[in-house]
Amino acid sequence: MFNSPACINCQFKSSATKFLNNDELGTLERSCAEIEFKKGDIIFKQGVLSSNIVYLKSGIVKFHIEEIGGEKIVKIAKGPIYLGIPTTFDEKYNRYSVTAVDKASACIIGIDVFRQFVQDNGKFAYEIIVELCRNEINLFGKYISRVQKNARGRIAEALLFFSEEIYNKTTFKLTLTRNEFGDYIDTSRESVSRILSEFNIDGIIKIDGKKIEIINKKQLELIRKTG
DNA sequence: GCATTAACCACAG
DNA sequence: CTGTGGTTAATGC
Repeated sequence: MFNSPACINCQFKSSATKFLNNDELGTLERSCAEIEFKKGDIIFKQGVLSSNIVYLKSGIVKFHIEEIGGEKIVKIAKGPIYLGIPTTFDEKYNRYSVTAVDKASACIIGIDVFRQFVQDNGKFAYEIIVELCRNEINLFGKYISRVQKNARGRIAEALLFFSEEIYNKTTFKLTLTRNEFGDYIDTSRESVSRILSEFNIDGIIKIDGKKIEIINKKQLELIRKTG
């Protein structure tokens, strides 16, 4: 399970890590462990002590929060991406969980080393800030769509997101259950089922179990906009 | 009022 | 875990 990674030769270097010099890469290498995750494995959990930054090299993950109203999926993302910056930098306990939705490979980095890079290496820090800014802007968009779009619009948006930003294909196998899909776009699993089969009947998408093919992208974009 | 939307419940593959 | 039907509550003409 554990590998000693060779950070210098890493194919998945983050835009920040590209600015580390060889000394710093050596430091990173000594503090870093690489771990493989299977679908469904928890990468880190809400409520437990956080002492590492996790860098997802490859794979797809969900960020989720357990609330009184149930489970909410706050974000779905694929590597390469940092997973734990907001919940590790200035928080004692994880404020959210991250779970692998598919096979994933991640490096666990000690917070002290990461913090040292941010303090000592301005270019590294700059890239981290850029990533955090992008995330915040994306969340603004998600928030708007959640409060002002109906369920059909949100499902259309999610399908386009999966196709364009996660799988980069028009046909993809969605590893989320219908229930998780509902948790993600803030609706019930029944509504997800119903709307997906409605899109299927209308010839906008083609469903074969977990496999989804986008047939009429234009129509889906229209529903995303007007829904 | 009437239509639309979506949640909740129940039941069946 | 999913899909579908019935029911109900809220919201907007």
